[in-house]
Amino acid sequence: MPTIRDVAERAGVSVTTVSRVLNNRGYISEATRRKVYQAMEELDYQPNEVARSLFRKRSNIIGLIVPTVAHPFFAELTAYVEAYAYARGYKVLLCNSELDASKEQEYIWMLRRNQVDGIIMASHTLEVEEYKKLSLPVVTFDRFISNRIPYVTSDNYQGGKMAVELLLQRGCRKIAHMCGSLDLDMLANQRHRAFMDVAEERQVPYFTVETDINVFEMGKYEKLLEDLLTQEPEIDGLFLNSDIMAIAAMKVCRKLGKRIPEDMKIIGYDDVSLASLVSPQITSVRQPLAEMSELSVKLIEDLVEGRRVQVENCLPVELMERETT
Amino acid sequence: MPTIRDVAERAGVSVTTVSRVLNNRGYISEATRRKVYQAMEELDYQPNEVARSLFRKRSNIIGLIVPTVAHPFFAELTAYVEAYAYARGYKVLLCNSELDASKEQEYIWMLRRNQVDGIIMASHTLEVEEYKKLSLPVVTFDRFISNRIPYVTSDNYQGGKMAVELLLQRGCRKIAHMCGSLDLDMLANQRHRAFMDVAEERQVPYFTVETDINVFEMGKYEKLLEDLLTQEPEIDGLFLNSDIMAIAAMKVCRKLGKRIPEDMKIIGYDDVSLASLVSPQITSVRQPLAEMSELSVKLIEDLVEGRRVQVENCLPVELMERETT
DNA sequence: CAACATATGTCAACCGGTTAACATATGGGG
DNA sequence: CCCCATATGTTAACCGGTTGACATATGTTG
Repeated sequence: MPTIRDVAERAGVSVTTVSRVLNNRGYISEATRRKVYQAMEELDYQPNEVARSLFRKRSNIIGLIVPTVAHPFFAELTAYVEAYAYARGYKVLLCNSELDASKEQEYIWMLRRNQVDGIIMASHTLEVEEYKKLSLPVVTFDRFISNRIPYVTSDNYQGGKMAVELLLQRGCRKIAHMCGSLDLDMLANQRHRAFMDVAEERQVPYFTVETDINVFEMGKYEKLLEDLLTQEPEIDGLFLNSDIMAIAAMKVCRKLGKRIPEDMKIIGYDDVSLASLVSPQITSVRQPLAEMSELSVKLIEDLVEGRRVQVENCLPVELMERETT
Repeated sequence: MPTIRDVAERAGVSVTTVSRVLNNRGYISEATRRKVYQAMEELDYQPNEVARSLFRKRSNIIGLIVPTVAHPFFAELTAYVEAYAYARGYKVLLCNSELDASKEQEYIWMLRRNQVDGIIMASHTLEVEEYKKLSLPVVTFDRFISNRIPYVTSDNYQGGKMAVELLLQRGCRKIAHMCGSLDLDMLANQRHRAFMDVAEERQVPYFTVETDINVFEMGKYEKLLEDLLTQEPEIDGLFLNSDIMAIAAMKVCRKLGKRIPEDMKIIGYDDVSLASLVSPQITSVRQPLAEMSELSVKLIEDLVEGRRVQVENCLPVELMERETT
């Protein structure tokens, strides 16, 4: 690999001059600039970003921690984050926590050792305290840590509300909500809050199915739902906390001979592309993932630049009614 | 951020000694080791990996270039690559080429500037020549570049053969294959080779639908398939090059009132988790993604370590028969 | 002609580690 | 008592850029 010294020698100028060209600072004549660029070309030179990062104390790398990129929601999130990061000159170091606290912790340490400029946390397996300790810029996704750590979220309460109201409007008399663990104080729990509020207000009997501490296992979802629907065969409306869960629900209904949407209305969450791919297309509450991702990257950048940022960043959701309601 | 000097001072030893502890080299007494570790703990010290990378000329970062991680196949691939990389002490820098040649090229340059140890290329928008020029370790996914660049693939010919044979065995009389552009010399094209070979051998009429240069657009798939099936209503068997395409096919069939599998047999490819999630569950040719990913990481590692590696790494595929055939 | 903008060079320090070379000290084994 | 393994320190160079301080030279302008 050629170094800046090789370039300087080849172009017949000093190292300082090459650095000046590279960084566009100080006075440089067109002629010299051309000579330098030509030398770089000839040597196929590319500046060593590791050396630059060391000096600048800036790596232009963002660490992204997700539970697993194999999950469609996080895959889409990751794709968006990557796109915006790229557009702003950042690179993305991808970390899948696999919902394993120790892996997540190790990843956090690793990211710090590697001097990433900031971390976008979309996996939350650790105690809130652990996140508070972090000394580098962090933006969380859908979780409040402290009012020193900005977070990006969408209007979960409104999303839950719209979902239940749609179910009721479509005539459901007995409904259920399936969600992740409610022990963790995730913002997504507001969906359940809304679900209960509306159900109670309208005096509609309701059930809650809490999955274990964040599992993404299809089999588990199906089992839980099948148990629920056999025990409570009168349930005619399901609100699921993800589209994947909604697909599980559709499968179970098919198995139990319940027609969708005639016998059972189903509404998912996130509106991943999958939701409109399957048949019937899933009614879902859409989170503005693109905007949320863009905002996360922007927040990291603002933090790095030392700009003041808003702690709460809540974007609106949208109900996408399709064929399952 | 504390430095190694701060640690040395606090522990009352020299920088060299701290470095010795950190890297486990030379003689170190237990007492000193403890003192050093304690100082690190107290200072919350973590070695700066950027500085280390600079000196070692090793970043322990692998660049992964995929068309887009939002596509389930690449999302799963990415998840596996990440897991194996993590297990072996590597980090993953994620790059989505979005099938844009210039973005892919820029990413390659970026990865080089950032001194990644190697690149796993699962996106192939550039000319073969461009890849040959790369001076750093590269492993490609499903594409042959030259016999200096190892590649990981699965038995595409066999996969195509099994797919068509299953269709015929299930009684199809007129079949079609939908695939990406056949102009690029992708190894996946062997599936089409096999498709034609078998169809001709058995004298079954067949059709080919080539999508444009690698699009991942659902709408496009549906349009192409709908056109085909309205023009050739007698087609009763479809072999699709991905499970996403298979889902598009199912949608079109539903629209045209063709029952699956009675009126139309469908077989996808990859066996992403989606394939067994939707209803009816998709019959698909399974690529051993986990093994392929593991192998890719291992190959990069071997190349980095200067070990000899095999150029062709072809793993077996498996037919997963489900409900669409 | 003085003053200043433009253009380039030299030199050295710095970013935060790593390492080789060499010095020094201690304690145990033969 | 000598030799050697063990343990630690000192010093300096190095990885590949960046930057500030300062020197120098040329050309332009009022």
